[in-house]
Amino acid sequence: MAERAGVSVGTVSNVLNRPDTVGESTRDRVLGAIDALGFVRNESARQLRAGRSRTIGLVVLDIANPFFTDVARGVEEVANAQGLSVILCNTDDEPDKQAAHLDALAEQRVQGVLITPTAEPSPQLASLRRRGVPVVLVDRRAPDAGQCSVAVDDQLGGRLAGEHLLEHGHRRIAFVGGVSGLPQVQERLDGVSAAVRTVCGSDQGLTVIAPESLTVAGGLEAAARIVGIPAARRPTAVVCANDLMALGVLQGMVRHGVRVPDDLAIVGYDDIDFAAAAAVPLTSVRKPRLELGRRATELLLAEARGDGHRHEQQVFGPTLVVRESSMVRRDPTT
Amino acid sequence: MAERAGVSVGTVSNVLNRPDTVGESTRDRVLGAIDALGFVRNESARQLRAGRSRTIGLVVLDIANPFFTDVARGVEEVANAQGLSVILCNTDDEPDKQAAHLDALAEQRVQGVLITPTAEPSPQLASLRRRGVPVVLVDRRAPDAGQCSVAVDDQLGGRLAGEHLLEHGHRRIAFVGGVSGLPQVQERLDGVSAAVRTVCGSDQGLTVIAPESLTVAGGLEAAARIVGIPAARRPTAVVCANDLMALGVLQGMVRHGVRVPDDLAIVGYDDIDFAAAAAVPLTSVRKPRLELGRRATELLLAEARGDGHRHEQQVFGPTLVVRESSMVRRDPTT
DNA sequence: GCCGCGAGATGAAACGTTTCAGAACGTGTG
DNA sequence: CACACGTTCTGAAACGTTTCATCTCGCGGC
Repeated sequence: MAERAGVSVGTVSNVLNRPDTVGESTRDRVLGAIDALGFVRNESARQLRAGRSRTIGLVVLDIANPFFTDVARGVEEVANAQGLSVILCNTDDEPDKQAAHLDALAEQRVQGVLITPTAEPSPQLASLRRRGVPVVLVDRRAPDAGQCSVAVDDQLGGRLAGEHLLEHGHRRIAFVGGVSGLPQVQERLDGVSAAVRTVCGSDQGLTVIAPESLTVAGGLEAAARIVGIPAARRPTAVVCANDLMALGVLQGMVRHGVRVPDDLAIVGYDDIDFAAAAAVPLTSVRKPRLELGRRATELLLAEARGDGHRHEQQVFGPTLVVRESSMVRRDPTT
Repeated sequence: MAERAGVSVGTVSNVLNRPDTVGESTRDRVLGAIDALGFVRNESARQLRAGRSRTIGLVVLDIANPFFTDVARGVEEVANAQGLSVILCNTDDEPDKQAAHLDALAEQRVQGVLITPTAEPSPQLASLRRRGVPVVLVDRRAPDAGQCSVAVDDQLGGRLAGEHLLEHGHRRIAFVGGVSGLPQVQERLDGVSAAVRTVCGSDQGLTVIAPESLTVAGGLEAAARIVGIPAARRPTAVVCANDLMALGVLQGMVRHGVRVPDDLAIVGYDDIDFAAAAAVPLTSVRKPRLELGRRATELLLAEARGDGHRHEQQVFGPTLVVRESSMVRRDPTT
């Protein structure tokens, strides 16, 4: 940098980082030069010297899913407060994209990575951990005690949804979602299944529908299949593995002239903002989305700081938010 | 890096960047060492040496708005194909957040910035341009020929929405959105207004409602205000400045027992996926969201490359997608 | 045997910061 | 006056890469 302030580079650095250690007149002179020249500190050089960057990576399954954008808000809030930037990476649940993003994050020497991993195990992720980069799993329980995770008790969430429908007299229930083999989805199904078995003795009344993707389109696909079931055996209620699919199912039902909730009750999962905004407001299992992001980031930063950090698997409790889409009482015998 | 391959650092660099210039046996030895040691190239050092990073910044008004996540997908697609990473920044339409993000991007020496700026002019943005960083405006027309922009003809979009409603017999129309003073919003209003004036001679029949924010909550607020208007003067149709608000209005109407589209027709803007998925599918003005992101990135990269780049203000044409929320014909005399 | 040539490898400079040992200087103390 | 001390600033090293001029070596041609 042009030392137009007539001062050494070390002093400039001090002005920027430890202003109190430099004399007042020098400081003013340097600050003056800085904005006369439009000087902007070079972050690459800082990072090189420091050995790590001032960024963290956030890797999500689907940036178009409002659940993840809300998590991202929580993450950004905490990270920005510490002067860190967030690099947001979208994988679309494709292992290749995830691998590419993780490689890029490793090269950038991020302070840590928050990730909702794809179903398949990732060598890149393992290698990150091996080289000591903090990794926190988001919306997914850590398989071992060797790392932090922030999740929601999805089994409980599934059970809440199931019990709610059972209490309202439903005895034929469909669970929508599952193909991708994500643990989150499986646990939700387990919860519903447990509830059904408790009340009915068996889970005969539970149908599982696994559309191609966990999106609105997947929900539409599921709706078509449900409508195809003969009325006598058709479920009277569905639990969806996320709200996107629930909205798809809802839309599909409207198209087919099936009334919601009268002919079919629907319960979603995540309680994204659009769930309440749907024209038939959606009953959904709420997860503390912002809080999930915030807490994950706190754990990540604690681990990055290092001082005696102990891994923590935090589990939040979901709550059921009842809205119109499930507000109907049925006679269990029909 | 540990020269366990018994070779100079320059050679390692060549193996990584110009493999053909190095002897086969040496290359194998180096590659072997690389993965024996788990070597990962340090991006900061690369960037420092190169004088710029391999990233671009994308700065959006509201990450929770699916319109922007779709744009982001388009951006990522093009950027990743060139080996560039995207840093996604959310401003919530707050100038301070935007300023902080732009400062961070400048320090990171991004190759360029894609931005949908807040309403107020930003000194940080001006300074970026002054120091030669390419900036492309997204979803907003450049005020002068000095920079690239990728936008949609919002005046036309507004007119399409207005004409559609007028053709269906609506004569009292409300426009929802506006407080933030965003040019995009203003142009949409202008379009609606022009259509109304053409048909009715004046825009007396047009009411403007400006909620606090351009979100679902803002739509709910607008709905409450509309319902408060005495039935004789109440609009029979609304055009919303974006789909988020349209969904809010829809939800508010359902709550108040107002039928859509029978009592109130609704037209949204952006045509986000949720618009079609709403239980009363939303008529909306479609913008080519992915294409907007892609094209903006192409322009940015062309400018960054430099070779005789000429600034370009690209304008896409919007199209009206008619769905149920406006499918009703009214007698203009009532 | 000498020269030139090309392929392949080397070594050092440069990028812009931070850090730290120490220089310079003024001031108070014995 | 000599000395210690504190404050303020300097200078140089170090971070890990890329780049480029240069060196080495083997080989073919004369």
